[in-house]
Parts: sequence; structure tokens; C-alpha cells
Amino acid sequence: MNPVDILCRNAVDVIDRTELESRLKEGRPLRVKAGFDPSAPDIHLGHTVLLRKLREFQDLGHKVVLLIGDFTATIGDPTGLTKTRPALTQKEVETNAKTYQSQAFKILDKDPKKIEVVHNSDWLGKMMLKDFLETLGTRFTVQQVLERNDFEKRMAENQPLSIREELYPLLQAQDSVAVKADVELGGTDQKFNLLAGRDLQRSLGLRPQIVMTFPLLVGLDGKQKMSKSLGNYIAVNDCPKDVFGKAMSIPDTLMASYYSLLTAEKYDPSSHPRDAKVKLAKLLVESLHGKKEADAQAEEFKTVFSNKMTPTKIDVIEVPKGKYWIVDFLRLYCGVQSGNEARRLIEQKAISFIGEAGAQAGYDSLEEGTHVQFTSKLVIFDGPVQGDASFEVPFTDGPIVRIGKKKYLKVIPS
RNA sequence: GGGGAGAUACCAAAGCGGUCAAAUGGAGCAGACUGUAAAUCUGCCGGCUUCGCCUUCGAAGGUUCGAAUCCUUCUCUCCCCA
Repeated sequence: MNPVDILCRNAVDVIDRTELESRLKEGRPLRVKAGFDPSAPDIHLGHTVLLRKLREFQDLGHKVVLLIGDFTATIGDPTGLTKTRPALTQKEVETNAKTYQSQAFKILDKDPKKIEVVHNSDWLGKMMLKDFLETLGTRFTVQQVLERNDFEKRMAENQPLSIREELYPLLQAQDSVAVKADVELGGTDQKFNLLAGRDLQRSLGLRPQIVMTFPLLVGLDGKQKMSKSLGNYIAVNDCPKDVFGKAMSIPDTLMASYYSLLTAEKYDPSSHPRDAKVKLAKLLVESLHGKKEADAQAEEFKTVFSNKMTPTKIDVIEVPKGKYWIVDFLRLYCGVQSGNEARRLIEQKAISFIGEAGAQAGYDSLEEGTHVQFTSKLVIFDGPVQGDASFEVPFTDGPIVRIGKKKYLKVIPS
């Protein structure tokens, strides 16, 4: 494949492709900009679609300008939102910005010749109101900005739209001028902002950047774009187990797009959906945590879900010696939100104690998989243990508490 | 500056004096089933050692035996006119 085809793979818009071709022929490293607003502490696979593309540019010898939008994050990109985005404090932004960079480097090439990390507070933070009004304020009209799809939508739905949000695209455009971008990448929802950069450069007599947009990765729910705030994401920093598990939970219909946007492999629609998904999950774990983890997770998944066996690695909880009422026990040590939540789980037979019983009263005769049942006032174990809502810690060998299908906790007396 | 509409649980949205811990949908959790933690179906979904009690319906006061529902002030949002 020639470089242009590689770079344009998966792209939705390339404005303009012939320009891109001719600029690639100039034989110098192009400055390829992509901006990320550190609005949440971690980045997810949705971001990696762009990061992977940036990496392709790097591999072809170009220079990535990774723009951390620490200034714009305090504004809040209104893209795709139907309501005002809460602005972050300077401090939150700073913390997030740090983690962003290290996470982005999981995908990007760290060679200083191939990357430049910049923060837009360096120029936007210093911009005087006068400069702003003269440079940006005269080059865009309100109508142009309001053309934007989501602004239009918000107006139509009588949702608030703050002036600050409205100015966001202008700031992003200014970023392109500041970093002298040859190319800027973004999600399809960024098209307007990216084009604003192109317009501004042109109107300032600079070479307009080439704009490339890429599909938004659909989140785990199969409906909305992957985003932190919707909770439908796989984070770059998720542990291997979560990456694998979350990947397995995507709807089948998403597999083709995940394959093409997140892996180098091709999706084979004729293969068994489960196998295809296992392969996908492995590839994703591998890209973030390495091959070894990927294989291990695949094995583990088979054990726990396909063969319905107890997982090999279980989180351990330390519980001080003493007697516990089962509801308190779940709430205090097992991460159950409230007493009512614990009751519900018990009623729904979601709680079981697995393992060799110790000699202590309360659960000594529990069989493997015994259910703990809750009736109006008393907690009654299914087995021979009667009417007592409590049980003892320590155990000679603590039981494994199983909550639902997924969560296992090994109790260790402390 | 003038006039109108609105603020309900994680989100959306009913309710408009007691039967409201608050309909319904989505999200979430659990269960059944399956090809997986897909899909589908079922149950749960403020808190509390729970036949009961406590705290919630923008905020603060007030009317009433009783308020998410009525009144007053305040805060915020939207629409129309200027």
C-alpha cells in the first residue's frame, strides 16, 4: 500500500486528499496535530483510534504534535453535548494532563524526533482580550459558529448555550495556527472545529491544514460514542482482566468496527461470533498489556465463564477477627454500597460462600456453592447452619465470597 | 427593561393537598436462558438489624391535622417582545 492509502484508511473525511498527497511529496516530516482535552483522568479506546493513526504517521517519518488542551479543558468542548459541560478547575486539568501524556505514550512513539507535546495554555492562557478580538473575533461570524450541528440542535431544543462554549471552535483554530499544523486529525464530530483551524490559517495567510476525520468508536452499549461520562468505555489503564471482560461484553454488531479501528487484523464475518470476540478481546489486551497477559486472560475467561469454574486469581480482602452479621460483612468488606443493596443481593441468591469450611461456628458445614438466603428478619444459610445472621472470622482457611457471577473475594483474617 | 414557561431520584419524564419513597422509559444490579459479561425474558433498583422508622421532589420560610403538590422570597434555565 502506498503511504496515502495507509494514512487514509478508516478516514471519513480527508480535506483535501490531493493536498495531502502533494504535501507528503515534499519529503519533509509533516506536523500532524491532534488535540486532547484532559477533561477526565484517563483515556480510553475511543482516543486510541486517533492515537493509532498518529502512530502510523510517525512510522512514516512524520512528526506528531500532541496537543494537551489544558486551557480548552477549562472551557469545555461542547461537541455532541446537549447541555452545558461542566468546566473543570485548573487543578483537575493539570492532574489529568499528566496522566494523559503517559497513557498516550502506550501507543505513540516516544522518539523526540517524532513527537512534540504542547499545552495550549502556553499561548491561549497569555492571549490578551484585545488580541483575541482582533485576531479571532473579526475572522468568524456568529452565524458561522452557530451553523454547527450541535449548536443548532441546542438552540432548537431551547437548551442553554454559553458564549464561552460558543467560542471553543475559535480557540481550537488558534491552536492550529500556534503549532503550525500541516495536518489535523479528529473524530467526525470534530469536523467543524478542524475546519475552523483551516479557515483561520488561510485567512491569516498561512497554508491551510489538511483535515482528516475518523469514525467515533461506539461504546460498550453499542449505541452511543465511547465516552468517559457515559461509562461505556474501555480505559487504556484498565487492568487486563477488565479490558478482556469489557471487550467480551460488546454487542456482536460492533465487532467489525472494533476490528478495523482498533486492530491490524481483519474481521472474518464467517467465523463463530464468540471466537471472533475472543480474538478481538485478546488483541486489545495485547495492544495495551502485551501478549502474555492476553493469553492469560483468554485462559482465565474460559475457566470462569465457559467452564464455570472459580477463577485462579482472586482479589483478597482482609477482615479483622470477629463475628459479623452477613449484611454488614458485605457492606464493610465486599464493596457493596449499602445495607439494602446487600439485602437485595442476598434475596436474589447472588451471594454464596465457596470453599473448605473451617471449624468455626456459623458456616462450618457449608457446602460448596451454598446460598445464603435472607428472610424478613433472619439470615439463614441454606445448609445446616440455622437462624444466625452472623459468622466468625478468623477462619482457618477463609472462604471465597462470590457476589453475582463475576465477583469473587477471598477472605483472609487480619 | 416588559411578559410567559420551567427546576422531580444516575439520566429523561409523569405527578399538581392525603392512597407518593414518588408512574413510565433508559442506565445499573441480580436471576433464567444462551454462543460470551451479545440478544431475549423475569425480578430489583433512597437509607436504616426493615410488619416499622428516617431523609429526599432547585433553596429558605409560611399555610394546613397533612405539601413534590398551595402561598412568599431567593437562585438558576428557557421562550417571546424591547
